[in-house]
Amino acid sequence: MQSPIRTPPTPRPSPHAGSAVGGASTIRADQRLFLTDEQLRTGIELLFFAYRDFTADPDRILVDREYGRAHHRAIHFMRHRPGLTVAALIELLGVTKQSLNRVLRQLIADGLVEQTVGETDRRQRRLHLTAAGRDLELLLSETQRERLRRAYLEAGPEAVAGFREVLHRMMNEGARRLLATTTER
Amino acid sequence: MQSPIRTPPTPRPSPHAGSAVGGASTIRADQRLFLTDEQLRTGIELLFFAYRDFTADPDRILVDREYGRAHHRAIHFMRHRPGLTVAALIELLGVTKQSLNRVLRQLIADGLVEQTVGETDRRQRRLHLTAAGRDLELLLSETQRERLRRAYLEAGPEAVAGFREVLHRMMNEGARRLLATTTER
DNA sequence: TTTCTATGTCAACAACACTGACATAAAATA
DNA sequence: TATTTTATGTCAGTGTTGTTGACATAGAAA
Repeated sequence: MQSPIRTPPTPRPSPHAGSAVGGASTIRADQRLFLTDEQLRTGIELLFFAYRDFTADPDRILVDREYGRAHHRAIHFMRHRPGLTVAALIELLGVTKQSLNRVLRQLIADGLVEQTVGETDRRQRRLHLTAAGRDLELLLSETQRERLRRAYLEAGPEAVAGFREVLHRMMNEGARRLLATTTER
Repeated sequence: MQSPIRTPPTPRPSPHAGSAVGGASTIRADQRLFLTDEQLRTGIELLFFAYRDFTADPDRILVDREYGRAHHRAIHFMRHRPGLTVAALIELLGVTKQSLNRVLRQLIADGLVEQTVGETDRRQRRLHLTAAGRDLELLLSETQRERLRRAYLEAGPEAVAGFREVLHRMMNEGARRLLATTTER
């Protein structure tokens, strides 16, 4: 667990960080400023624009192939959680099995995904990427990693920590749990 | 591609995240750790889950009415940039005029949006929310503001500054320009 | 043996994006 | 003034991705 109150670390050189220098009242004011409706509104818009551009890169690549964003998401999770079950993938993606199935059927038919029967429970189908599947996943995600890498590098480790912190706290409990089970944060 | 190195427990946003205590080599190592492929991957997933939950709140409200996310986006920008032209809204949303038009027609028919003829250029249609339109926008965005407010409050102003910083650097130049013209950051 | 679970599939439908084509009024320009 | 360009609206068709509902099968569990 984490303490809900962050200790203000060294002020990062950021266009948004207000100068915390001044009398006690100034500090008090600064502590509230980041919660104004105006700040929240620009936060909403930052999320909108950043996420849009972030997903646009792989989308462009997928246009040529006959795949879409749903395929990317599916193979993303298969890459990093090899052998996961269909049910687990459905939960991660937050879609119905019918919706996933359409995507999965294509990926299997095209030889990007393989299924193996569960060892203990033979009803389960465990999902794995083939070499071709991994290739495509890498190609797609590299565009996103590159964008993120650049942003991280420019913003610096302090900012990145805050970025992750806020995103983490934005998620629902369910998503946080899902992330925790497959990721050591 | 993927570095086989296991990322040691991520430099978690800890209270001492910024404390530059330690030898020079320690600092050097810390500076790189946040750029590992593993860190980038979890960043991608954080974005996915956070954005999904973030948009789910208004979506739930919209289900009852006969509107969708596209309507929310449109009235969001109309609320904060009253009088903007159709072309400007198209550019902000990044959709075609045909796509926007379908949404806009409904909103106007339902009395949530009004158009006025441009003063200098009478070809333009300037868009405004009616009182009812503002009501709906407030209802929808309040769920998002509330989520963001809580996350901001828990994470603290430093983290929020980093959050905004990284998002800002993730955007394309175009989006950054768009945001700048209508927002004093 | 009966029931539940994990998965797959068909069909229908809705939201939201796209392209392409065409129309109108008003501004801009030759 | 005549012509062209611009801002907007609209029709028609299409694709991706999501939904619900119904039904089937194999295997686990009771």
